[in-house]
Amino acid sequence: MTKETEERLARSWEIFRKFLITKDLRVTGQRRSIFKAIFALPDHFTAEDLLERARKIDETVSRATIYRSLPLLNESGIVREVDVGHDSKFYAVNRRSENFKAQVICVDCDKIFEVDAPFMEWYGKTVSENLALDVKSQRLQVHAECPGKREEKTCPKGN
Amino acid sequence: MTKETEERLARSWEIFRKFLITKDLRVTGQRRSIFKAIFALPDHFTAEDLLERARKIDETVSRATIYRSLPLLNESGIVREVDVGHDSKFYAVNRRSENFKAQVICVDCDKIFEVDAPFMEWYGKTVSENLALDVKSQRLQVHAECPGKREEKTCPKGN
DNA sequence: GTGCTTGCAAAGACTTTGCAAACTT
DNA sequence: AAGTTTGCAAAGTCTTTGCAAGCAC
Repeated sequence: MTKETEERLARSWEIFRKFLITKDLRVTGQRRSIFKAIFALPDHFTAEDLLERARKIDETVSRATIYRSLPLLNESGIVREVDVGHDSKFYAVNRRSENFKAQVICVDCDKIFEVDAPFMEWYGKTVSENLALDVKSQRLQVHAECPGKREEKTCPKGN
Repeated sequence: MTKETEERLARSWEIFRKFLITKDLRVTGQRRSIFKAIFALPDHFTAEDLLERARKIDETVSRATIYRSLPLLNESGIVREVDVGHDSKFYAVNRRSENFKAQVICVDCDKIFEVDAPFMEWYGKTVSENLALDVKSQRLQVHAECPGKREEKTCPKGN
């Protein structure tokens, strides 16, 4: 683990810890283990992925605690939900100062790629102004197929 | 029911009927009843809504048949899925020659409003060109709150 | 008659929850 | 000590599926 990664992790943990304290919640071992596990996972993961990884760190972590923790991690901004509609929800680490991201979901290999969609900020404003609504969140998803790649099961960004 | 509505319904039914025949599927009473029920429902409905309505037309319609019919109705273009991520899927009648629609989901009352988002066509093309992907579908959803309306539980477009 | 369809109830996938024991503060 | 959190297993929600009887063609 690089020094930068370590520092980022420490900063994130500090954020989550304070979030818990502010909400009068306890800083437990399981919450800490789940937090750590997130940063050892690939970009997008499910509750089940997280359970599996967290148990490698602390075998007492249960599925229930994973499901009880994910809303907290989301609320605190550590992760963000990426709901692609089918099956279970995905989660991703929420990197600070990120532009708005759209998800490109490959119908061949089911992988999720995140691409910048800066115009969504403008779109949010447009909705706010025209409909007099207070925009809370937006999502933009594109389901696409890699032409000619279906047979080989290879994807543009390399599997 | 106006004459135009009746005609539209007849045209849609013809489309669905031909779809079934082409696929070597049977034109059954239940499928017909489910088809009819769709047009007696509000803009957005769930499988359960459809079951309830269809049973008023034909009490032999079962939940299983609803779930087995919805993919056919979607494939044939009669309805389109509107997946808002939480709970169950919604469906909407797919009116011909519609522009691309974004969904504005009110966090106060959970209602779904569809608004034109013509620029999404351009966005799809951009993705196709830049990433060399064949775009199959897109969705754009905005979760928003009506400021000051929370207490009254009233929403911008009435109810 | 052949083969798709149906309703039923059971199974499935994913998530939530009640409870008593264990832990944080 | 007080009040939160935990794991477990059971319950819940939405959807799918196996099966034998029934229907469309």
